[in-house]
Amino acid sequence: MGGRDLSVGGGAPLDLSMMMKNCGHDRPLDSVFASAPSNSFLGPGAMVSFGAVGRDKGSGNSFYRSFEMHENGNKYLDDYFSQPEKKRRLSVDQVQFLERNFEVENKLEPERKLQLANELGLQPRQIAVWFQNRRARCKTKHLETEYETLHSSYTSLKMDYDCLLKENEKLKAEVLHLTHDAIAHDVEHASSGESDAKELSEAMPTSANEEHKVSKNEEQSSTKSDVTNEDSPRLRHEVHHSLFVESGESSHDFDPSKPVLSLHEEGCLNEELLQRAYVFPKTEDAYCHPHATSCGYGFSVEDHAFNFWSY
DNA sequence: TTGTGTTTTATTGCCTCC
DNA sequence: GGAGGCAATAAAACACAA
Repeated sequence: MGGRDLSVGGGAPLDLSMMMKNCGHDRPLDSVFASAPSNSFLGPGAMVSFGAVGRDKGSGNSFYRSFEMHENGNKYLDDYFSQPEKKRRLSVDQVQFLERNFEVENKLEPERKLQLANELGLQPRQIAVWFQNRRARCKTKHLETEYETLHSSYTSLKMDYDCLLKENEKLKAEVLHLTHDAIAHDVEHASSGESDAKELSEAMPTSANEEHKVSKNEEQSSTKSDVTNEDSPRLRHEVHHSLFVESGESSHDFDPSKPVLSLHEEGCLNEELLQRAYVFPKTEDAYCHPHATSCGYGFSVEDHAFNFWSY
């Protein structure tokens, strides 16, 4: 034991069970202890420590003083004090009393400590230790509750997250399916004749400075040109782009740097036409979305519905 | 009865505050 | 430097299943 430990000892350890048998008591000195203090808290289980008085020198304990006054010289007392330290639990009453005090204030002023020690017939050090351990238990309990709260919160968020994940996958699949349908539909139309391509070509601007002109055209007949409806290659490209490029996801079967392959490879539309298609300006008529951006076509980057997460 | 896990009491060492 | 708090730990007491 260290510097604080001023336990009484030095003698040869005694066999308590032997003492019990000799004394006729379950606990050799309990009967003596129980009658010693003047308070009602010292039950048979009251713990008496013979060490750990280093911090409470001179703080005195009525029980001990009383005990020493009346029983000093007793053989059993000498034997009991010379045995190695033995832990004994506090009685239920003592613990309840301490609990009530702990609820009032979980810290212990020296005066209060002495008062409690006197009332319970314990050493002030024992009171201090009890409060210290009680604070530790309290802290552990608090941490456990905090953990449970955080854990349930996490579980709830995780469930929401999983639901959104599924929803996201579902929507992605749906968009992909619709995009493929649209491409197929476009191929069909493109192969039906050059007249359509011509018409398309006329409807499309060749550069950004033609925006105004096109916008005008669109104002006049926004429904006439099929490049302004949802079947347009450009729209499909942008949808695809917004799906696979803006999300940071690699496009496995679609290269955004190239035009729509099926149209291009089949030669149904000339390259110029396709190139023009990519500089085709957005118009509100065509895409009608308050969040339309230069690259989003209604699918704002901030729009979580289309801002696909990469996991 | 015994082995094992949990709770309670107590100690030790370090740290902070006055 | 002493007092007191705290974390880590030891060890006794206790609970309980096999």
